[in-house]
This record gives sequence, C-alpha cells and structure tokens, in this order.
Amino acid sequence: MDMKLKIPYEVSISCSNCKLINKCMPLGLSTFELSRIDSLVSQRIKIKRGNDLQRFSNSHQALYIIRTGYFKTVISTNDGRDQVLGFHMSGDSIGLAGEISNLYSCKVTALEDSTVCIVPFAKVEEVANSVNGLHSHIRHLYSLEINRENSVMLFLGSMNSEERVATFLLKLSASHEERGFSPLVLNLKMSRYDIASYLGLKHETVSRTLAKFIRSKLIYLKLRELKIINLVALNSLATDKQR
Amino acid sequence: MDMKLKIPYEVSISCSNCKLINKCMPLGLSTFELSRIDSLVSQRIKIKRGNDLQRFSNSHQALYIIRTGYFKTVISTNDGRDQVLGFHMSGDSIGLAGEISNLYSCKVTALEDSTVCIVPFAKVEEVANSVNGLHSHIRHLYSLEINRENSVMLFLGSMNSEERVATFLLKLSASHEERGFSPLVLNLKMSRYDIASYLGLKHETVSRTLAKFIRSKLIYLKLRELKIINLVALNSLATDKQR
DNA sequence: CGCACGGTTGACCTGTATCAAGCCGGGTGG
DNA sequence: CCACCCGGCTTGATACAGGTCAACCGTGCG
Repeated sequence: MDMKLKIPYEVSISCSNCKLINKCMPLGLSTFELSRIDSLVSQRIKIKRGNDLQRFSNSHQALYIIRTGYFKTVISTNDGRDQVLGFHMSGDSIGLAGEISNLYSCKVTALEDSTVCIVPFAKVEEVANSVNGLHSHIRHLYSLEINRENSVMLFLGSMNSEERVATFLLKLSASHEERGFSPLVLNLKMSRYDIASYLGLKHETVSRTLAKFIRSKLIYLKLRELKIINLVALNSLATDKQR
Repeated sequence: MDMKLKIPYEVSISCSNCKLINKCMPLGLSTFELSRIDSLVSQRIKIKRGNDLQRFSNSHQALYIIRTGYFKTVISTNDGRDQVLGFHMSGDSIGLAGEISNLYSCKVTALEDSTVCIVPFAKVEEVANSVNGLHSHIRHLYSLEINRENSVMLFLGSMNSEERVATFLLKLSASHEERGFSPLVLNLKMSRYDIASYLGLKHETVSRTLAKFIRSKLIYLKLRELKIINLVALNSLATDKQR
C-alpha cells in the first residue's frame, strides 16, 4: 500500500512529493501544474532550535513556509516590550507582514530544529499563469493569517485568564489534529513565559491556571508533556461565556 | 494650476481623478496603466451611519476600499462576546480576512455616512499584466493590515490602561496627519464603548483615563471633540516603558 | 419636549500582577 | 559519571489596577 523505499534523506526536496502540498499549495492541481510548482521554492533552509529565521534580502519579497519544526513570532519595541504573536508549525506560512514598520521589529524564532521553504513572490508571478488559482491561494494564506490574528485579539481583548488558557490549549489541540496527530496529546514546545506573553498574562498566572485545570481533572501535565482529559469541559470553559 | 470646474457630483467616480489613488493603488503609474486601473472598481456603494458593509456574494473575492467615511470592524462569537478589531478611514482596505472561519463573524459597521469602492479580485487578475506591480501592491495592502493587527496585539498583550489610551490617541492622530488633517485635532467618530472594546478595557476605565489626561493637560476633550495639547508627553506615555 | 443612551464619577471588590522562596531537571564542566 | 548550577516552573503572601455596581448628568435624536 504505502511503499517504504530506502531513500537518501534529501530526495524528497521537491513539492510534488511533499506531504504538505495540500496545505501550502492550492488543491487539485494537474500533473502539469505540479511540475510548475516544483520550481517555486528557491531554497530550503535548516534552522537550529533557538535561532531566528533571519530574513534574506527583502523579506516581503518571499513567502516562508514551515516544512518541519516549530516557531514563535515575537514583536519587540525599542522600549523593551516583547509580545509573542503566535506559534507556527509545519505547513504554516510565516513572515507575511514583511518589514513595513520600523517602529517594532518582528522576530521568528525556532523552538526546535526546523526546515523552511522559501518561495519568492517573483517566482509566484512567473508561474501564476500556468497554475490556476495560485494568486487566489496566496491571498487565502494572507486571509488565514489575518483570521488567526483576529482570534488572538478576541481573547486578548475580552477573556479572563481561564478562558485564555483553555482557548490556547484548544488551538494547539486543533492544529495537532489538523496535521493527523492526536488532538489530546500535546508536547509543548514553548516555555510558560512564551505562553504567558502570547496570552497577555504573567507566567505565574499561566502556571496557576494550568494547576487549576489539573486539579479539576481537565488535563494531565508533566513539564512540557500535556494530555487533555476532558476536552468537552475545556471547550465550554473557552466558549461558554456564562451570564 | 488646479482647475475647479463645476462638475456633477457623480463624475469623479473614476480612480484616475480620485485623490486617494496614491493610497490605494501602486505609486507612479503611467497614463496607460491609469486607464486600466479605472476598470478595476466594479461599483461604489454608499453606506449610512450605523449600517454594516454587508458582503456581496463571496467577500474574499473582492477588495473593499473606503473612499469616504469611517468604519469599525467587530468580531463577535456565538456566546455573545464582542471585540472591536479596528477603526478605518478613507483609503483603508477592509475585509481582507474574508469569511474563512465560521466560529465567529466579522462585521464592518459605518460610524458615519460612507462610500466604499469594490474591487473584485477577478478584475485585478485581468488587469495585472498591464499594470506593473499590481499583485505586489495587493500583497502590500495585506501586509499593512497584518502589521496593524500586530501593533494592536502588542498593546492588548502588554500595556496598562494609560499606555493603551495614549497609544490609541497617537494612532488616531497619525492617521489624521497621513490624510492631511491636523494631527492635533481629532473628532472621535466612535463611542467610549467602542474605544474600550478596542483597547480591551471597560468604558469606565477609558473615561477615567481620558479624565486623567485632561487633568494633566495632555489633551482637551469635550464629548467627541478632542485636541492634543502635549503630543510629546503623550508619546512618552505610550512608548517609554520606564524600568 | 422628553427620553434613552452615552458618558462621567464615586465606592467598593476582585482577578491578576508582583514579590519572594523554593523545587526540579537538564546541560555543562570537572 | 557525578556534581553543580542555572533557568524554567510552581506556589504562597500581598498589593493594586482595573472591573463592577450604582447614581447621576447631559445631549442629541425621535
């Protein structure tokens, strides 16, 4: 069924035999279109845990797509304020905001060893007339990002700490499930500090809230290893604003 | 120099003689390119204060650009949570997120009588090969929006109430200045409730913080009419995180 | 003209931040 | 391989910013 050949580890470096193709490219491409897609990715780079995806030349001239690994994006101001904007895993596009504003810089940091595909927009425009819907797909990627940010603003602007933490766990769970992993077993790649910043809380509050969830048997947690025990209850914590 | 002919009020309905062309379209277009741009806008619609920009057919098939007026975008969940995501005025593009997610709906409400230009993406793709940089300009618009949202997440996640209100006023001021108005005289189109939601505060807190600013002679405020008296101090409140 | 709603202000309360102490685990160097 | 140490994490005690509740005012809309 699923032939497992012994293949040198660099062979699968083309889009057409990448498992993620349905996530980062339009659905339902013909074989001809697939062959054109292969020329989109100018390079694939490896980034070690703790390092930043430093932008090559002009960042908003290219799309960065995570092939493997885990990242956080952080905005920092010159008065020393930091804010984690999001966490990203395989198939996600990052750096869509480009470098427009100089008021604050946006950093993309690997939380584990990762690989990233770089798709220059120039190539997109070259290839677009032979691949149907490529432009609209790029717009779709931007829309996804804006939607993601909207949902972050929602909890930052209107939720208490329990609701925020529950929402965070559910988001993680959903993105795991989306990628074919168990939605109930999460391996946290980020620190409590990262979570706290993302949720607009202090790390102590995150700790306490997680402890409360453990006590009420919603989750199991040992360091960075987390299991969701009561998904339903967690969900109603996040979405049933009582009163 | 600048001929002022008496023209029936609907004539200026083409992009090539719209004052906003430099804001919503790429810079430095040739006259030929300008003529192609004119065909981009499929229609211009009027929206009365208090009404929503209801999306036509499939929203993410078109770009909506504010010609005149003022809008707020609001996200609401089915458990009755509301969050103002932003305020928008002439030249801004709205609705870039499309309708991807059904978890929460995003509403765009006019805060005063407004007009909006609709640019279907299908037209963009038709015209793109005769207008240099049109695709990259669209991407630029998305980037602007993502950047804007990043800055909102920054204050929602990491600022206290004074910093938030000061930041809000400075943002308003900057967008006025950008459009050639005085950066010091602001006419608030939105209610205190809207401001509060946007800033992730309660309206009482917004009121009190504004009152504090009045007392310390940073601003003058009478209902919705606001004057910035000490821009420098306001700025250092927003950006100098002491300690 | 009147009323409802937006806005302000005060008194009080609570959720989250702050400060502080201690624990644990993993990485480093001897 | 072990010991140490540092950074991530937890937990407790306390403080305070901002939320909540309530009363009142003004204004602009119907």
